[in-house]
This record gives sequence, C-alpha cells and structure tokens, in this order.
Amino acid sequence: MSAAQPARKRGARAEIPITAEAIVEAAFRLIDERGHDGFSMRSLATELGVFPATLYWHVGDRSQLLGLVEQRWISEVTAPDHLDDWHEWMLELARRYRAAAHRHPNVARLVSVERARNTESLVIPDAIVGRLDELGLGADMVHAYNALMGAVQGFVVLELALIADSGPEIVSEVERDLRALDPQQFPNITRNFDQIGNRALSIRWTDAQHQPLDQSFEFLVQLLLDGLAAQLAKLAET
Amino acid sequence: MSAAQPARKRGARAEIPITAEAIVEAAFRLIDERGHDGFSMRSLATELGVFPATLYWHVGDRSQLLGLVEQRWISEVTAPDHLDDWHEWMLELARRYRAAAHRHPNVARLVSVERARNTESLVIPDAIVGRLDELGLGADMVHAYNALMGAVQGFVVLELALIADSGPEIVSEVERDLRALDPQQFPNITRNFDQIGNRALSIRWTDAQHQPLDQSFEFLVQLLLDGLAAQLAKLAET
DNA sequence: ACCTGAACACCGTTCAAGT
DNA sequence: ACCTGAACACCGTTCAAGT
Repeated sequence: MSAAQPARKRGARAEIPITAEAIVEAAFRLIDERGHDGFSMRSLATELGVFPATLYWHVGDRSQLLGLVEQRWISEVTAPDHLDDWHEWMLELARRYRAAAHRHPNVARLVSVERARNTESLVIPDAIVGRLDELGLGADMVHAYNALMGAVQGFVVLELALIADSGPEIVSEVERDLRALDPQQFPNITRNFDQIGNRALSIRWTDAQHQPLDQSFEFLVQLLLDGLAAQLAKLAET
Repeated sequence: MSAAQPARKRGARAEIPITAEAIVEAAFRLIDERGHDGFSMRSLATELGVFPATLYWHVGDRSQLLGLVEQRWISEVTAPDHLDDWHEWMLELARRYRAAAHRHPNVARLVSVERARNTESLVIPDAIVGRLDELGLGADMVHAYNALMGAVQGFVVLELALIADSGPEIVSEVERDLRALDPQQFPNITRNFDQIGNRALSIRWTDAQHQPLDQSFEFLVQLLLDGLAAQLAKLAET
C-alpha cells in the first residue's frame, strides 16, 4: 500500500545492501534539490526505501553524515597547478571555491553551519599553507592563512545566506521595507539607494543565485592580495 | 505538582501580562547561557511559565523572534563618533563588532544563521555607507561595502563556528586526528604544525572563547584597509 | 553484518475555546 | 486582548529483535 514503506520482511537484508557512499550521494542530492527544509534523516531514509536506523548503522548521526556530504562537495574544488605567481594562484583558487558554492548553494549553506569536523577536507588548506610558506611571512603566516580563509569563506557564507521567500511576481515584504526606509534614520543608505539597493549585504531582497555579488567578491580578493603585498613590502624593508 | 506548568485557570490572563520585550530578553538569556541546544520555543515558554502559543501571539514565529534577538544583540555595537580618520574609524568599528560577538558567542552563532530579515538593524550599515561615500570610490563604493562587511562578519562567524565538544581534561578526538595527520598527504600542514596547530581555521580543536584569533583578525583588517588605500591611490592617479 | 519495527523524548505551529 | 489546552505533523536517536 504505502510506497514509502519497504516491502521487506522483518529484519531482512535488501538484495543489494545499501552503502555509505550511496547514502552520502542521496543526501547530497536531496539537500541540493530541496534544501534545508527538505532534508532530514527520516526523509532521506524514505527516499532510499529504508528505515532511519539503517542510516545510523552506515554513516553515524546527522552531523557525521553532513561531514561526509561536505567532503563530497569540497572535493569538487581543486587547487590550480599551472600558476606560478602566488597572486594569480590565490585569486584562481578563491574563484573556484566560490564557483563550487554557487553550483550547490543549498549544500554550501547547510554544511557550513552544522557538520562534524573532518580531517579529510584539508587538501585545500594544505595547499594554501604551502603557498604562504614560500612567501617568507614568518610569524604572520598563520594570520595570513586565517585572514584569507576567513574572509573568502565568510564572504561566500554571507552572500548565500539570504533566501528570497517568494516568487518574483509579487514585490516582497523585504523590498517594500527597504524602499520605504526613513531618510532621517538612514540618510546614507537612502541617499545612495540607486547604487546599493539590492546590491549590498543586508540591503537586498534577491538571493545570490539570481543576483550574485561577483564584482564585490573580485573587489574583496583584490583588497586582500593588495594588502598582503603591502605587508610583504613592509617586511622586505627591515 | 509540575512546577513548569502554569497554575493558571484555563484561558486566564496572568496578573501582569507578558510583553514582547520580556520574551526577547528571556530568549537572549536562554540562548546566551544554554546555546543552540538549550533553546527552543517550548523551552523558552517553560522558562517564562506560559504555553508555547503565547509566544506566537506576542512575537510571531521562531525566525521572527530570532530577528528580534539579533536586534537586541547588535544594539550593543555603536559606531565610533570621535575618530575623523576613516582608517582608524573602520578599525575601531570592526573591533567593536567582534568584541560584541565574543561577549555573546551563542547568540552571535544562532542569529547569524537563522533569523528573519529585519530593517531595524541597519544603523551600522548606514554609518559605514556614509564613511565610504566620503572616500570618492565612485561605482566601487558598493563593492567596498560588501568586501568589508562580508570579510569582517564572515571571519567572526567562522571563528565562532567551532564548538569544542568535551572537557579540557581529555584530549579530544579532533586533536588526536590533527596531530596524527599524514605527512605524505598533508606535507605543508604537518611541517608547519608548531606554528598553525590549534591556531588556524579548520586546524584547531579549541573554540574561540578559550583561544581567540585576535592577531589574525587584526591582520585581516589591516589587509583590507591597506588594500582599500591602494585602490584609492590607483583612483587618484587617473 | 545488516536491517526492521517500535519506542522515547523531543520539536514548531495552529486553533478552538476560554476569561 | 491575551492565554490555555490540546492537537497535528513532524523531528533525531536508540535498541531489542529479527534474518
């Protein structure tokens, strides 16, 4: 009768036993397509035609599963191997990271926020440390790493954070509120509204899929790399 | 018998009716003290001695409530009014923002990730736009705003994201895994482990309360402001 | 080894009904 | 206007019991 309930006998194995990889793959697709609200251990189990407890046997609890999903996602990002200049190398890597996040915004959103720590996804960090190490930053190396990593990853998290709640035909409540902002209270935002309206973090009503902040991201990476060059120049003086 | 259940008659008002402000205040304290796992609409209602539905009458649903909690939290951050130099002004504001987040890490974590959009907390954005507007960045103004905002806020989100799972007496699983990293697979991380171990994003096992990334944050803001100065110099040339 | 079936202890949200 | 009490439709997780 109910198609969701597996038609197997009590305790019986499936003919082809399910694998951890298949579960991770299905979780990835479920999150990708239906987002945070569509994903749960129970909905995933139903999707796979098994009982929830089966998932726990193969991949552990929810946060461990999300850790595996993150691994699968981050594996789409590879460090460039053809660029000698560190400036261009960093720029290209940052772009690839962001591009991967934009390809799977629902996954990026979810795993950036609730996942188990896993040491497998340190391939990119290792490559970055290697590049920074060559620069001769000395004791500042770790801070350069944190600054670049935090800024780039953090920007993308915030860029993707907004979820526009309604169809495009009706003017959303957020848009109305932002357009109706009081010039007394917010003189600078209202005066520059043509320039920043729907284009600035927390002053927009369209999500990143429909209105990506490409130029702002380029500008950010430019600031970071210019700033890093300035630090290197300062160190070279002494 | 059960102290959690209010001893009021069916449908009866409390002598002193509860207010939206009191609910927000209680939610703030509950999140602050017990974190994500300790906070729910139901636990908050129990804390206040009312039924869950009462909260919905006063503050709407969970995400709206978290929007109000965010407002209350962000109101602790004020823009400096005594600094004329934009460089120092931005630096001081970034420090104040991060300090507020570190004062209430549980609140910062939760509201940065699931809250309703609210237009009241645009006081700081408005001040930033005002300052950037004076700089004469032209069409790049919005990108400078997004870059600074995204990098600073994003860094703090990631810095606070880690929650160390156990008491300090036992060596955590994360620490063991990171110390046991394969030098073949992660040559750069293992070679520089003395410098970056427990001090770099995703390569640490102690949370930000016990091991804040102060110097890295300072380094980041330095990069951003140096980079911005470089952009201004470039614009002045033409 | 792998999976079922059921149970436990929760959630957020809605709503008729009370005062 | 404000709140109760109950219900609805879910969760994540555990575990004895099956094959």
